[in-house]
Amino acid sequence: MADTPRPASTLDQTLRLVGDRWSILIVRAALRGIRRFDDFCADLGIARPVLTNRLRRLVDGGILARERYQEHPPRYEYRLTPAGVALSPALVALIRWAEQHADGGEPGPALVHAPCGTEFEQGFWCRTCATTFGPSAIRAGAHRAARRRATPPRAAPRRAATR
Amino acid sequence: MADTPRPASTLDQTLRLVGDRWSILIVRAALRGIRRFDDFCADLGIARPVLTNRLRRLVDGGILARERYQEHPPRYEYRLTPAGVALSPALVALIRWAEQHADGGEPGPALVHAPCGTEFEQGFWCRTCATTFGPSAIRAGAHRAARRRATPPRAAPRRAATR
DNA sequence: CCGAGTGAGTTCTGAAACGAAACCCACTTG
DNA sequence: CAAGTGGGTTTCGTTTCAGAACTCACTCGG
Repeated sequence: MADTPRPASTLDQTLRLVGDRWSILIVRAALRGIRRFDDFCADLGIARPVLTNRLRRLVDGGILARERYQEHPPRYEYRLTPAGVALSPALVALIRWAEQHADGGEPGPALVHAPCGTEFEQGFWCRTCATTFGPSAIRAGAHRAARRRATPPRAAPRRAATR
Repeated sequence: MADTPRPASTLDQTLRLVGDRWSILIVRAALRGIRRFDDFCADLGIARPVLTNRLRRLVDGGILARERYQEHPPRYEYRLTPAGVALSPALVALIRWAEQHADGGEPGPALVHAPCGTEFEQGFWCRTCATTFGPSAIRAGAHRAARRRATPPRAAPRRAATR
C-alpha cells in the first residue's frame, strides 16, 4: 500500500499541475500579456476562488511568478517564468488542434513569430534522417514491459497455459 | 442566460474534451498501442467508471474510435482516429516539458521517429523569415477585440458590469 | 454440466472540486 | 469621509470524481 502502484511518471506529475481546463487557459491568457487577478477573472470568466487556487498552484509549480508591482497597498501580478514560457509549444499545438478540429467557437488571437508578426508552423524534425515529418510518423520507442503479454493476437480471447 | 457570455473559444471547447489528466494519459497510452478496456485500466491505474466515462467522451469527440473486434460476446477496442493522432504534437510537447521540468518521476517510454527509431525534435518554423525559433520568440498577434484596454498603466478603472 | 475466467461495463457510495455571491481590507481619489 | 479598487477569502449548494463491489454474456477445461 505504501509503495508505488501508480506510474508517477513525469507526464503524470505535469498533468497534476497543468492538466486541467483553467490552468491551460490561464497560461494562454498570460502569454497574451494578462497579468492581474481581475483581468484574468474578467478575461476567462473564471470564478474567483478557483482563480486563486489555480494561480497559487501555478506559482508553486514554477510556471508563474508572483511579483509585487506596487508597495503601499501591496499589489501583485503574475507573469510567466521561463518554465512557463516553455509550455508554449504544448499550448500552440493544442490551439492548432483546436482550430482544426473544434467547430463553432471563435479562434481567438493567433500566436505569431515576434520579429515578423506572421503565423508560424510547428513540426517535428529528425536529425538522424535530416527530415521534417508529421504526427503519423511517430511511434512509441523502447518500453521495458508491456504489462502482461505483449501483444495478444486479436480475436484470441482465451489463452490459458495449456501445456 | 441562454446566450454566450463566455468566450466559447475553440481552445475552450477542446479543453472540455481533453483538458483533464486522464484523457491525456489515455491518448498517450493509445499512442503506445494500448487498445482494450482492461489494458487501459491496468496500465493507467484508472478506476473503471472513470475510464468508461473518458473513453465515451473521447469517442464522442472524435479522438478515439470504438471498433468491435469480436462478435459473439461483443468486444470492443479503442484506437486513435486521425484527429486523435493529430493530438500528438501537443502530447509530445507536454512530455518534453515534463521531462525537463518535473522532477522525480520516471520518464516513460520515449516517442520516436518511426522510420529510424530515434528521438526527434520539435520546433517552430517561420516561413516568412525562413528560420526556426523557440518559445521565447512568440507573442500574441492581432486580436479583433482586446477585451478592455490593452495595458493599463494603473488605476484607470471601468466596470460597467453587474455588481 | 459445472465452476472458474475474462472482457467490458454498471451501480452504489463518500470525498473533492466547482461556481456564485457575499464579505473583507488596505488603501486612493474626489 | 464616502465611494471605489485590486486582490483576495468565506460560505454554501451543486456537480463531478474516484474506488469497491457487482453484473452480464460468453468461453474454456475437465
